[in-house]
Amino acid sequence: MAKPLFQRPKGTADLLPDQTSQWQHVENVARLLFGDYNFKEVRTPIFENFEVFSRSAGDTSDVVTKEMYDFHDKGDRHIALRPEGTAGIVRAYVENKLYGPEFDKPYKSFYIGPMFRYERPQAGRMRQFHQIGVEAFGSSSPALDVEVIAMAIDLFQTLGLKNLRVAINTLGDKQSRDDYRQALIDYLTPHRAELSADSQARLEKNPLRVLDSKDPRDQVFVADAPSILDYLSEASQQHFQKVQALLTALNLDFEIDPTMVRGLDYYNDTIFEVMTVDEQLKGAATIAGGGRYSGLVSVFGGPETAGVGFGIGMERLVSLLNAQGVAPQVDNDLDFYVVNIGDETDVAAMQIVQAIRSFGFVAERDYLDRSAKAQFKTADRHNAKYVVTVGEKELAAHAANIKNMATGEQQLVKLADLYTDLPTIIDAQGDEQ
RNA sequence: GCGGUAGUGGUGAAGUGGUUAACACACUGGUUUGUGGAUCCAGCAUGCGAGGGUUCGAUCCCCUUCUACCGCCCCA
Repeated sequence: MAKPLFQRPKGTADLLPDQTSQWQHVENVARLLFGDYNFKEVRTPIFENFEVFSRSAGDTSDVVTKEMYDFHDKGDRHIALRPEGTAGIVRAYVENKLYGPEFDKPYKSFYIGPMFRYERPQAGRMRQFHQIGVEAFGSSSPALDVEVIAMAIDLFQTLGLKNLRVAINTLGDKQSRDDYRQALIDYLTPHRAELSADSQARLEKNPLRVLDSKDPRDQVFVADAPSILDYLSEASQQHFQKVQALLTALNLDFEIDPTMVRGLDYYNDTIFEVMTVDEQLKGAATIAGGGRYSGLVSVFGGPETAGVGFGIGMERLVSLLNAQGVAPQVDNDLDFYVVNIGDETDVAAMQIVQAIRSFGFVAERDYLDRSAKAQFKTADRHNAKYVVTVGEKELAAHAANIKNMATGEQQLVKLADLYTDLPTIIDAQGDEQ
């Protein structure tokens, strides 16, 4: 028995037809729906200059410090496979001067494609994974936050998902965040020694992350920690209020989670996540996450420009679709199967399948010189509606047998007629039933 | 990066330190010469993730390694 010479790289997957049909379904629905919201697709490179990601995500973020899939190319350029979609889109936005007056504001874009993070694969987590994401630039209106959130929910509902939880929070503007950060440090520092080792480190680098800790030792303190909501500037507070009012006006259910933090450092003001409450998938419960980022465009050298967006994890979304039993049924059925008997009929069989396909039917034939019985079995296994049989006899008569597999009825049809009138012929056969 | 569990044919799997590695599904062929189901018959792993070692002998014991799954961290 031959062993495979190669296996796929760790944390990658081969998507076979059963899966690709599901993925295509999700992608098609997303493209259609985002189109309704007037978002347009943008495709950026799968790899970028390392700094594109390190600058945007934040030097202390896990994504940059330990999950970057990076390397030096033959020109000694430091390259990284994109770990998320926003940075590349922002880079493209600036590089292509999409902030220019000739473009609509907000500039609304979406993307679909692979992302890469170098980490241990586990449930809902791959080294190469895929995201559907959207980004909108040039407006700080809360209405745009809400439109983006609503669009994500709309997509999930259109796909048939249920039992989703939408959590929102605000990180405030720069001033709010700095104030809160200090308050948090003041609050946690006296308890420093009692925190988990991880959180002690977080306290130094990024105290907000402590809020996100699942360690019971930390959660004791998180429960009574000061809330970001009490440190919001007037503007941030109003923004957040407006977001809530608009969500409510759209009848969208949401809850405020003041301890929610995002993994990338560039967020401010509104952030949100869409999670499943499904117990089985709790290791990968978050299927979408996003929010506002106001400083990013200028980090990339563009004008001060507001941005808002989200990313959806394809793998998680598809597995949730399957878990909830709402993944589309794959149709592998054939319309026609062409059975041919004897070497002489090979050419005719080829011409017949091609003719059938030209009418738009799904048609298959045998390529292995198998017996008529075996060919019929295959036709049956694929639920072929009709079987066209050509043997020596039919060939001599310039004809072929068309058998309706449901009724078992069979009729001899001139090839000339089959080539020109196949749909009429089978319609007529249907009428006779 | 750390921890846990596992790795037998196309699939699901049973199994033992010692002649031919169960069983089932799938697949292929046959069951009177060119027609689908069912039945019945036959075929289908010189090999038990890989590499070492122990042993007279290892799929079963030991070591290493790879991979998968799950958890931590973090996230989509």
